[in-house]
Amino acid sequence: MKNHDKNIPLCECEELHESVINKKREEMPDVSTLYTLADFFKIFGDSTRISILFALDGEKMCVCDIAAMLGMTKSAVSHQLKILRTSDLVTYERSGKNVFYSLADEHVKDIIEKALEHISE
Amino acid sequence: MKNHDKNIPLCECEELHESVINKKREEMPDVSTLYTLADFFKIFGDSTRISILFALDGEKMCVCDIAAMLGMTKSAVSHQLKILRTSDLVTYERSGKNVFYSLADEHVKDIIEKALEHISE
DNA sequence: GTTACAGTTGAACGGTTGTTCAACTGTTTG
DNA sequence: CAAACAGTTGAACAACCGTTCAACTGTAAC
Repeated sequence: MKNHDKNIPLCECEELHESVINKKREEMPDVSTLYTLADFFKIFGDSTRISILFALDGEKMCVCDIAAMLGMTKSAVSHQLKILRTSDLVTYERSGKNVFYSLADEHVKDIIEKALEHISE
Repeated sequence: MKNHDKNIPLCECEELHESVINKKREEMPDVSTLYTLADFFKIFGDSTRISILFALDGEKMCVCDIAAMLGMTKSAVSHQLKILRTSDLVTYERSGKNVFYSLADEHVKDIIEKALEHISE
């Protein structure tokens, strides 16, 4: 939680603004939704995790292959995979000594596609 | 930039994995795109900024109204607005003593909509 | 059992980031 | 001009986060 509901003085604009605030207050998603939303985007806000998601697009990969491909240690990759696992963005299955990860949700690709559209303008 | 291209030993799996790595290497977006993408998502990864974007959806608002609505100081809001401005997600126009902010891009709503769909499952 | 490799985990370190505070600019009003 | 309010800005602080390191588990092969 953040510092909402402190002693913030209302601004002394005309009454018009007051009504805009009240209208918006009703339309806004509730606070917990906003936090969930921010937490969701936070996961994509790291180049390592984005890279992993691209790597897993349409292809199962084991940890050491992902690490080799990104030029990172297995440990660093594993830490990030844990975050992606906890967020239900990837699933895994063990096969011998290897653990193969894959995308859990095709939904995720849509979001990244939209963002790619946006930044290439 | 992160710690790519260090001395990460290739894993000693069968040749199969090696070819997967090479295939993926070609399909992946280039590194700078991945960073731009991550930076873009980073902006949405904060509940204050997400709240501001919702507040500005379909409505111009001045800084002190946004602050009052969120229960935050004008300074904190202004700092976040600067980030949104720099990322071209919002525009502003001065009107007397007030500065009214509005969404710069309808594209952004699509992305948030997609994310909302995802988290409500 | 032991060796070797894949993967995980927790602590620690350094860098990043959001809010606060105080000082500032810009505009309107008297 | 001065006073009042809207907004901005930079430094400072605390909290957060990603990588590293070392120690660990799990599986396969000898």
